[in-house]
Amino acid sequence: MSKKSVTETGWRGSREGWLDAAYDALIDGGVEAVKIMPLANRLKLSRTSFYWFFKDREELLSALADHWATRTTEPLIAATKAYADTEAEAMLNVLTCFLTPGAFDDRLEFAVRSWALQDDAIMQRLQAADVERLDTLTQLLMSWGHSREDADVRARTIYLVQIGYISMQVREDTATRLTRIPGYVEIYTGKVPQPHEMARFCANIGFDPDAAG
Amino acid sequence: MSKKSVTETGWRGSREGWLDAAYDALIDGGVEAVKIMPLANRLKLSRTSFYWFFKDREELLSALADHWATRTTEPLIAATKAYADTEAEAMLNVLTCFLTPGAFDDRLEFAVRSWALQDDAIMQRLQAADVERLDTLTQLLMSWGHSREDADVRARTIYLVQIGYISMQVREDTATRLTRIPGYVEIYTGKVPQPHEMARFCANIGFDPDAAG
DNA sequence: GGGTGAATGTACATAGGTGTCGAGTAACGT
DNA sequence: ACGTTACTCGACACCTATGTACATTCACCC
Repeated sequence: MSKKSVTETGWRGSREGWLDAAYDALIDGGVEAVKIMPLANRLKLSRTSFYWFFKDREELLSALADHWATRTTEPLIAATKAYADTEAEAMLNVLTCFLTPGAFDDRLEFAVRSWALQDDAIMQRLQAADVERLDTLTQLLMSWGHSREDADVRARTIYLVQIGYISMQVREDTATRLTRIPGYVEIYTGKVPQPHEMARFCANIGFDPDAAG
Repeated sequence: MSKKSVTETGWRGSREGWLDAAYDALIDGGVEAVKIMPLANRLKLSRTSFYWFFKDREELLSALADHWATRTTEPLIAATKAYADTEAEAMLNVLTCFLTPGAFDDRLEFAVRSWALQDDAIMQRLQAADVERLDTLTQLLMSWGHSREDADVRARTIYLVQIGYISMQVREDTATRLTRIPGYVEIYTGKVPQPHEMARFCANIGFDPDAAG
């Protein structure tokens, strides 16, 4: 998504092309913006060409929903399984996933949450994803010695803060957001991240604290 | 909203009636569900009657947006100003607002957040509301002795958890949710709520812990 | 019980969306 | 260069929505 299709053919349209355009429409206008006619205009293609690549609009939406899973739940699960020496570092791994553009796709996540309001099938998938993500976080915390109850409340806090953040649709710059990270880590885990842990975190998200103000 | 209009006339339709129906449609289908034709069907009224009460669909949507402010931001601000003996109690006042059906209207809040995706004017109002709400919470925490920075991170955590909760669109029963409250209060404020404070909290939200399992 | 205005309904004009069919055209392999 | 396949497009049929103009009817007050 949002990159050119790998197999360059001489044809103007492609499944990928329509999917890309649909993705763009979805993240900045919601499902209702994913309409074949407007997409065709944007692509400078006849709208009926669409039907060569997709059976109907439903199939396009379903492809978008699949894409959503790979761009949100999957990276998060991966982040909880990443190597860490300390609990603070483990938590920073999770935050890295949320903060790195290209890892957890937050705009897509929000668009899908809104979509769920009008579509029961999406709602089902969404709630399953919420359970799965919360479980993984709870497991992570328990593996660092938290009791089941404590891990549960903390996992919820971490996850809900992130979902809340996404729902606020704020686009803060990395530097601003970074200043709050140590505070969050402490609230989430009860442990303060060490300077060298923060340094690695900054490196991971591709941020140079010396370069910025 | 969602209650009969006070001034009962002999007429079938009314501004209130259309507004109620629009509200229902909004909270369970998003803005896109707020369409005059479907509302008319639901009300068993000719769709053109609508135009006697409202200039056009825009005016209806604008009325819904106004309603949103009074059903969300206003109760929250009020809750932060309620009397409290301790910080834990002050926090419970805020949580009461979020938990009491009829105080902070969370389904409406979510619908409006989704709406903002397709409408810049709504986005503006929403972000202004976010700032106002976060400010109030920060002030509350500072009045209980937290530093500006600490109050800021904590206010965000409280608010974001709530927005996240709303965005998850979970409908947990009160008992389940209640078990997590002391944990949240501790994470938010660093202080554990006393039994008598929890007792008052339960009373305020109209929950009898002895009656439930 | 009849007039008046508030509320409702019918008919029309317009706009934008979906999906199908069949004819046309560009790209590619041989 | 030529046929085949992959793709594109225009025309058609249909649906759902909005909003206007005008006729009608109902509720209420005297």
